[in-house]
Amino acid sequence: MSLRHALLGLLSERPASGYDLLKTFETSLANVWPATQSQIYTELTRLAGSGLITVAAEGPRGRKEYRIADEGMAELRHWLTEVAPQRNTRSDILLRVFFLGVLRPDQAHAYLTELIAMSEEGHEQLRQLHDSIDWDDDNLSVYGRIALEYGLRFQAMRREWAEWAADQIKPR
Amino acid sequence: MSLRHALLGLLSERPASGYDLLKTFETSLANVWPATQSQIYTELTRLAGSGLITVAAEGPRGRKEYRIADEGMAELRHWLTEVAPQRNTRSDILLRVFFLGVLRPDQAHAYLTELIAMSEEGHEQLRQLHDSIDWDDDNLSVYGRIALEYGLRFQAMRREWAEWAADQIKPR
DNA sequence: AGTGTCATGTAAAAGGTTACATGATTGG
DNA sequence: CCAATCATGTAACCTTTTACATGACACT
Repeated sequence: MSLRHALLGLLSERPASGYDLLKTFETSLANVWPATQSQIYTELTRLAGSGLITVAAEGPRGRKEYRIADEGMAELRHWLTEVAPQRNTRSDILLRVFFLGVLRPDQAHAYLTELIAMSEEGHEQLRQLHDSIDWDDDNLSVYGRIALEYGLRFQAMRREWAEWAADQIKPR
Repeated sequence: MSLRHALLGLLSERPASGYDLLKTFETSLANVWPATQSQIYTELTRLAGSGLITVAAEGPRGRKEYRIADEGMAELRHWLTEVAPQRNTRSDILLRVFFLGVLRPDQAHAYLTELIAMSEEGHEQLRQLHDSIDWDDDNLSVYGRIALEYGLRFQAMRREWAEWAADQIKPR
């Protein structure tokens, strides 16, 4: 149930509409917590229903601007400090690695080569994202930069690992 | 729908019962694709129903040993070579980082310190797993070792990043 | 006048988690 | 004979994905 906390987190910075939040998810937050349009609107309605956020203003085209309520801030802080993060994540990229033995060695090698390329592209995309953002000193900037640094290091680590792995199976 | 491919992949090595597969998920595969008992049994029944696997033998206590069928092998190869892996994964650990600004600096710092410890523990667990496995030359060993190396590098990368990140916010 | 973007909502299906339920066999 | 382990199954619920559906406003 982290989507609700992702929304609370974004609303803790500034009020926003579902549409605004959707755009944020498509750019920055997509890398750590992808969410679809339908999911976001549904969850916002539910959050408003349970009083964690409120409709602060209504604009043209039915736009509803949500604002975080005190209860929402409390819930966000509770999640950040008390709820243990999940240890195990899913990675279908890694899952495939376990079963590369059913392929011919050249196919297995090709898969790892693809991962090298994927990691390079990912790294480059993050670099461009970093350059395109107008960083300032607010919270999302400070911690967004730290999260982005994680992404850069992650992609670099994966590229190096994939290069090493491709090398492991090439000689056979 | 990667669970079905995880099961096909394990059965491509050797026939196994739901219980056997559950044990494998609890140890080695848990790190890349956690699955529950109920999920595994349900999916096995479905896979047998669609003919991708067959019940090869029945043992004591209602044990059913499943064997992969040719159609299952074909599906597994198709997934490995043709289906594009998913780029974006979810990480509630990283998601929290974006919102650490709502906490006091010492609380944010404590969160990152916790991540350092978590990464060290994860690294140590994988090291022990590596030592406890009786590695041989079969496919799962070769590629399992490569996957495990990924895990070790990942935990090391995360530890270093968390140390760097904790350092970033300490001076404020 | 028409296109693109802004803007929201809902329904169905698939995937995943938690909990309940049951019973056979083995080893001490 | 008792406990641990082996062994399977199902139901309810929550989360996520995909698809459908609608319309207002701004700009050219």
